[in-house]
Amino acid sequence: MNAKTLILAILKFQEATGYEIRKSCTDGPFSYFGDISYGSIYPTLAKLEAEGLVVGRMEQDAGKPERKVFSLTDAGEDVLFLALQEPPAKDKFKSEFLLIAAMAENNTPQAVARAIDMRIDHIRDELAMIAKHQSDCPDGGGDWVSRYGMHVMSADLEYLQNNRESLIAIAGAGKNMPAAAE
Amino acid sequence: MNAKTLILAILKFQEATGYEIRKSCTDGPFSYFGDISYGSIYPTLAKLEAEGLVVGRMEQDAGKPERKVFSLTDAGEDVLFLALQEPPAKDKFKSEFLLIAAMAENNTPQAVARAIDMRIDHIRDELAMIAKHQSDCPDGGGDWVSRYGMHVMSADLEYLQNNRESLIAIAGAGKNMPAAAE
DNA sequence: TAGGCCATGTAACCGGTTACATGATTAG
DNA sequence: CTAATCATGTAACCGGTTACATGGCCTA
Repeated sequence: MNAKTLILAILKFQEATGYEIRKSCTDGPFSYFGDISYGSIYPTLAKLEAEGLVVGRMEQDAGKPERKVFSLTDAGEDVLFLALQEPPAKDKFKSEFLLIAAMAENNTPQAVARAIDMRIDHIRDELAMIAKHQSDCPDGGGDWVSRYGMHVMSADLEYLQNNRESLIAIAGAGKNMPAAAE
Repeated sequence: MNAKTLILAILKFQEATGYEIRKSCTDGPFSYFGDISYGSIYPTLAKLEAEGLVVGRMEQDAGKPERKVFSLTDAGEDVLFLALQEPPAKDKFKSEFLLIAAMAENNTPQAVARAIDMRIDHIRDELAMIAKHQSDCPDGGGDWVSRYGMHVMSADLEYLQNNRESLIAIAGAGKNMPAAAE
C-alpha cells in the first residue's frame, strides 16, 4: 500500500491533519493497511494537494498550533475508487516472534518467555483497540472488518495462552547454547 | 527483520545457495519472517562471508550451473543466537484486502468478490504449504509454529467463508459509485 | 522452440525512515 | 519543572527492489 492511496483512504473516512494521519496509521485502526511516518506524509500531502486530489484548510484555535486540515476532493475520490478496484497485493505478515518461536531450542527460556508475553500483550491491546473503534462503524465494511479482526485475533490469543508453557519448555533444549545473558 | 539475521537463521536450518535462500523466503516457510530478493541476498551473503559468519563452498554438478553453497560458521551461530535474544519487533500485518473490505460500500461487488476470493485462495495455499512442511519438523519450535499457523489460519478461513456473501452485499451500497469497470 | 527453472550477480533507483529543527500548551 | 501531546516540515540516508546481463538445462 503506497502512501498516496493510504492517505486518500484515511481522508475518505474523515478529514485530518498530517499529524492525525500519522497517528491513525501508527496506533489507530488504519495501522492494518500500511505504515507511514512524517517524512512521507507531509511531502505526499503536498503532492496530493498540487494534483488537486486533496484540499488543505488552515485552522487556528487560540493557544494551539496552527493546523492544516486536509479533505478529499471529488477528483481524489475518483482516484481512490479506481485504486480500490485493482486486485489487492498479497497480505503481508512478518513476525520476528515467529522466528524466535521456530528457533526456541536455540534460545534461553527467559528470552522466549518475554517474546511470547510481548505478543500476548500486543494482541490484547489490538483487541481492545478494535473494540474501542467498533462503535465508530456499527455496520458496513468497517463493522465487517472489526468482526473479522476480533475473530482471528481471539483464535490467535487462545493458542498463545494455551501453548505458552510448551514453547518455553522447548527453549534451552539445543546444544551450543550461549550463557544466559541478563 | 533485517536481511543479515534472516539469512543467518535460514542457514542455521540448512545450508543453501543464494537462489535457494530467496525461494524459501519468498514462497517457502521462511516467508513469515521477512522478505528479501536477489538484490539484497547476494551482497549480504558476500558481506557475511567477509565477516566470517558464513562460509561458501563451490559445487559443480555436470550439466548444472556452478553453485555456491553457504553454511553457518560458529561465529555466525553466536551472532544469530545473540540477535534472537533481543526483544522482537512488533509483528507486522499489512493488508490491502482489509482496506478494500473496510471500504466495500465504495466499491463494485465484482472487485470485492475478487478480493475476498483471492484472499481465500491465498490462505488455502498457505495452509497447504504449512501442512507440507510440517513433516520436516515433527517437534520443537518448528512444530509449535506450524500448529500455531494452522490454528490461526483455520479461524481466518472460516470467517472468510462464512461471511463472504455479507461482504459482497455491502459493496455498491455507497453513493457516487463509479461506473463498473471491466 | 518457447518458457520455466536453476544460478549468480550488479547498478540504478526509490519509497520511506530517522533525526532534526521549532515552538506552544497542558498534565503530572 | 519535566514530559507528553499537538503540530509542521526538511534533509540525509539507507535498505531493499527492479530490472538487467548471462547462460545452460529441461519440459511441454
